[in-house]
Amino acid sequence: MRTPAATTLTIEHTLLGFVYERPVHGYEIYQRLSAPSGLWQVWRLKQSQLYALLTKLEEENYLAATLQPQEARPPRKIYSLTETGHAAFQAWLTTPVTHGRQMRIEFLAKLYFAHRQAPATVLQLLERQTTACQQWLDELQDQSAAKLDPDFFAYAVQQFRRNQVESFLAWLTTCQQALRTPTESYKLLI
Amino acid sequence: MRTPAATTLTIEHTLLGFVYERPVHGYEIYQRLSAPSGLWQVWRLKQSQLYALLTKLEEENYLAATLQPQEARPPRKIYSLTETGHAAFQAWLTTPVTHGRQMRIEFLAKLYFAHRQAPATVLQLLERQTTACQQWLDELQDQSAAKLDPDFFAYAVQQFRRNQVESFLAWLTTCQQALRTPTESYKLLI
DNA sequence: AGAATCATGTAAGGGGTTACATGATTCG
DNA sequence: CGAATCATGTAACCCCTTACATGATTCT
Repeated sequence: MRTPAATTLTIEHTLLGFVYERPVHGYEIYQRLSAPSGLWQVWRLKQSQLYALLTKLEEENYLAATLQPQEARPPRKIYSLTETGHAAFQAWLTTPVTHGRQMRIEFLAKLYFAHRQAPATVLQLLERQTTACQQWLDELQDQSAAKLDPDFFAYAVQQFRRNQVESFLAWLTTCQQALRTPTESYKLLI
Repeated sequence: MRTPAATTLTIEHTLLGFVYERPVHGYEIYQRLSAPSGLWQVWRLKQSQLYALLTKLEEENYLAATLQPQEARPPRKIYSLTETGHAAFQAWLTTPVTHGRQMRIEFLAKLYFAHRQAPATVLQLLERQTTACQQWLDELQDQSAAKLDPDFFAYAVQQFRRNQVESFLAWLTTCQQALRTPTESYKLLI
């Protein structure tokens, strides 16, 4: 039984963001990934995996490619978004992540592209993620109410999770404030 | 070029903890993993992976196995710790994790076994991890001082990491307090 | 002429997951 | 008698990483 290529939003939809602004070839994406202040700070991937993912996204009809011959080098494969790809990226960009472990890489990647699109997009994303995190807190509350397990380990695990979610919420607020009071906030960090 | 089977402490050393207390067979480990208040709360692994890891740990000379025949069932493979295994487990148990992403599973696993060994072991582990986390904070400080990047994304990433580490520190303190004032703290959660 | 860069990949290997296989036992 | 449990695994597959391959170009 195979998973039927479900339309799940996964981390590789991130790459569509590079093609969203204008058509690009693989190596250019690699350079933009690796640029200072670039996405590599959060998501590091090797060239080979990048090419593999682009090929996969093309096969899955999110990307369309045209070959651009060069005089003395291998031809560039210029990728552009299909309609499917465009829709998938917008969906990915505006959907909050559903698990804490996705914050570290995937949510930060969303933030990266949302910030390049428009201030409204970032703020909306931050709000939606805040709502999602508050829901996680509620679920944790329910679990601990259901368990009533006076065991140190169970207690520590509960506290760890609650603590994590609360720290996400605090950080989301920090981000919102930074967007309201630009430039200044960043310098306070140092 | 292959990685020369370095003596890195990895997540699978967790399993040695089940054998540490007394010799056990694979299925018993599986049951203990799955027990309420058990380690499955932080580390879920399938039966097949469990057996694979046990085989690997045996090959790497951390575990020794003896077959215990049963009348009408397949013989049990009783694992016990070798000297290497004993030392490796103690080293694993008393060493803090080195990256934030290891807190969620690996550090909680250490906590699980440290708590079964002795109160002193847990407290020592908590202290060492606290020191390690404070060092992470210092390194983040250095990085942000070196960068001076007044970019929203870079700022958000920095803040996210700092925030994460600070939340770990707060949680470590919570655990220490819970150990000092047992039973009571757990009920406050509810 | 030699080194680094451009731009694309393939191959091999490790690790995990899902599903399947085996063969007897106890429980209802 | 049929279902669930005990106790062990194997096989196939996917994903990622490391390393290697190619062939031309610009820089020194």
